[in-house]
Amino acid sequence: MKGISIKDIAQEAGVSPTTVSFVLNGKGKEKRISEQVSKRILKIAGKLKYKPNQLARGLRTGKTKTIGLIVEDIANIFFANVAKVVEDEADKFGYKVLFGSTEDNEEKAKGLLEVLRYRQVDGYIITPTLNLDKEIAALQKPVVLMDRYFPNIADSNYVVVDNFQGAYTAVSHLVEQGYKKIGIITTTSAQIQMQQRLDGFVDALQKHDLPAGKNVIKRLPFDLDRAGFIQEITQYLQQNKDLDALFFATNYLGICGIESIRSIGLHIGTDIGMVSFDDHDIFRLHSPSITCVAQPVEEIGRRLIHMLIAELEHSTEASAPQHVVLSLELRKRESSMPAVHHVNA
Amino acid sequence: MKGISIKDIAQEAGVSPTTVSFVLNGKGKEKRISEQVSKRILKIAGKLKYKPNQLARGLRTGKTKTIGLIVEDIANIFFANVAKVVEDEADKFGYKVLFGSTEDNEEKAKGLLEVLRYRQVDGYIITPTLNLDKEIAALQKPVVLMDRYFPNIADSNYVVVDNFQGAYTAVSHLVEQGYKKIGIITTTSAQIQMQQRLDGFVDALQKHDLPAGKNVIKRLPFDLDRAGFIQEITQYLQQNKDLDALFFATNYLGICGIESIRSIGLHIGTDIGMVSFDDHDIFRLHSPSITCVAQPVEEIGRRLIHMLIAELEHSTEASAPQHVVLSLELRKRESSMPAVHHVNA
DNA sequence: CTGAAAGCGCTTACAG
DNA sequence: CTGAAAGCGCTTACAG
Repeated sequence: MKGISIKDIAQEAGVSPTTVSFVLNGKGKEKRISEQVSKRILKIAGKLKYKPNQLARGLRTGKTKTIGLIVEDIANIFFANVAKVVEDEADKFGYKVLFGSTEDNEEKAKGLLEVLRYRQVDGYIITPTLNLDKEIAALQKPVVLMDRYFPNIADSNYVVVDNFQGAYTAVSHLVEQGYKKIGIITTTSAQIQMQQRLDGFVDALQKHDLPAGKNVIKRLPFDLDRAGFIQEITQYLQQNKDLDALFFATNYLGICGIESIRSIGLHIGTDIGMVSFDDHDIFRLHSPSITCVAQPVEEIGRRLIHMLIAELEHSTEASAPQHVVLSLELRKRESSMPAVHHVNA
Repeated sequence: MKGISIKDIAQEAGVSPTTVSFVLNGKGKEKRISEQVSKRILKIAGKLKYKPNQLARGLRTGKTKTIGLIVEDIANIFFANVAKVVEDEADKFGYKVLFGSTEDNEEKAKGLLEVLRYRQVDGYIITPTLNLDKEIAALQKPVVLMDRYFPNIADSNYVVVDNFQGAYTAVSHLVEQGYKKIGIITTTSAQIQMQQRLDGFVDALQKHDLPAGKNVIKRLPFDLDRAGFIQEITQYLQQNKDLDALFFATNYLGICGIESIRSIGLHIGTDIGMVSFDDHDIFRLHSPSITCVAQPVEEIGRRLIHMLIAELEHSTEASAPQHVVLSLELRKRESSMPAVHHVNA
């Protein structure tokens, strides 16, 4: 059960634990340990398969080489993909990832933060919920926000996408395809990323002199379940038969939207155009395939970890807050092609 | 930066760190600390927002309250869902989860195991790769395997599904629906779960006196990429035009299969029946929807964590190895209905 | 009823 | 060139 420690090596090598520690931490040269002793220690450590106890090291140095990753929902494909990249990249720098899902629930998020804090993680990557700003500010360790941020807090690091541009691009695309009465399905969430998507939608309509009034905007409570979303969207569609296209503010809404549209017998693309924010396997494979503005998942993950590591490795002077805003990519598919009649597989 | 410690509380309360530790660990009564002192300590701890340093505690007690979760791929929806449940359930017992993806690569898996080991995790939930048995046996801590196990190693705990039954059910369903020439698309993986799915397939055909020869079995290298799978499946279909139904041994293969079938202009369900192992959002939403045998994801996650916690909490005597084999549920959808012509949305 | 002391396994300033 | 010692923040056997 008990692992082998630095003492065991010291004993076998006939030197002190200090010397062993120096050699094993690559400070042999610097501390001018003789070649001979160094080699002997390394050999014994290898033979004994010595693995330093990270707990002891962490207690002493204050560094655990662990980062806390807080996402909205690890079972959501977007967050799962980001988590994968974060894990991979963190590994390259010798960091491990402790994760948790908030379900966008403030209390869950606060609990998570507390647990990670007293586990002494070195830094955090956080998808914040509403009203989490104070808790995050109190963290005393490097933090990088993702997916959303607090617009009124100047000094936070974040990696987000250009939600406004994404929505604007999506809606402009629908306009160019000839759709004229475009609605948005979004949530009541007051969070910045949702607000920006709505702004992008409205702005695109106005730029193209299309109606952007109240009745083309449908906000759903974000805590509905799948059936609830489908029901609400279906109802909205039935009450607004003049709509000829819809922009869905999240892929989750888009997926529910597919079911809603289908349930009332409309054909996507021909009867009603559709673009969703955020890609999903379903959108690519669906017949007809669904146009979307896709988030650069790989790059988001990479940027997050690199930004955090940079903070971690030279956190001596507080560097200026880093902001990365990535563009989304329009992926044109059949759901926004009114002219093309789709052949079913 | 420095957190507040037991010493700070001791000082403010005018008692020793020992007393503080006793009280904070709920051993006040047992150690017969006076009510008065206990209350004072608790009040001060609350005021100072004391959080025990888990590193120090772990170093002393040997317990980190952390479990290592090794999956094949956290970005795969099945594993992401299991991870979510594991995280949630672990949390209820005060455990946090450190995770990693193997990509089914032996070397990556070994690296992961090593890292988790020297981070002193209390126990492991592992989706093993091939040849990982020795490393796992050497772990010295409770382990529960998932998704697959080592048939030649008797004393391991695991939670798996009944792969044979699942495949058997899927194929029998196709037979009952009237399909007569059924093929399987699987991988060359030698792992137990894939072997059992193939066995279930063959057995079902034989029971129904249908041909189960070589040419209804297509094994693909499991390290192909998406395009490679699609190409291989397409080719196989073109060379075996007499097939009237396919059983896909994983949802990933099934998804590629949809694209392959579509690419050669066949209609799923009517031209060629289809059932996949393991559900996926795409299968539910696809037109036509895809029949599958679904894994009980929630229950898998719950069982895993409960089995591990049970080992953890009374690991004094080595209890008998626990084996849980869960059944899969046949979800009948349009892809296995030859008679019903599907109306496209 | 309470406390001094040892020890978990490291790292590092200090001394020689 | 090398080592003794302190200390990170806890827990717990032991003593009184």
